[in-house]
Amino acid sequence: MPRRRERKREAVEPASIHERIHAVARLVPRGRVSTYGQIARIVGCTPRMVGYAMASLPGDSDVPWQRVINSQGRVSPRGAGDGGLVQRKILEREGIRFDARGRVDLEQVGWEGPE
DNA sequence: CCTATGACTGGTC
DNA sequence: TGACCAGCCATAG
Repeated sequence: MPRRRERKREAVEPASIHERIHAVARLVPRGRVSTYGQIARIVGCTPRMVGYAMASLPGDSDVPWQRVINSQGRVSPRGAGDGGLVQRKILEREGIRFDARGRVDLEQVGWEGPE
């Protein structure tokens, strides 16, 4: 099985890739964080897609977008505004610890997946 | 239909 | 540790 990821959409898939990404993001429990790459693997798309999907989320979404960070364990810098700071703040309130470098310990608070 | 635009990742130097 | 590069794909206008 050469292909590790099926890129082709199957006929019975949910409407959009965004929808699936959002669905997976909703699975991340409070007090834990996931990464774009992790979600991408679960959904079967590229990490970039996950980032774009999150970027298009409305502010009042029910998706815990704040629990999705990059592979370095850092809050990805946004193009505009201070969204990054807000995100970090929310996470800290959920119990996530950031070190002096602004990184979280993925080994400890990283989401293991839906099981 | 075509173009611009985005919250990434892994490898290399 | 940090900077740069190439791959990658859905959405909106």
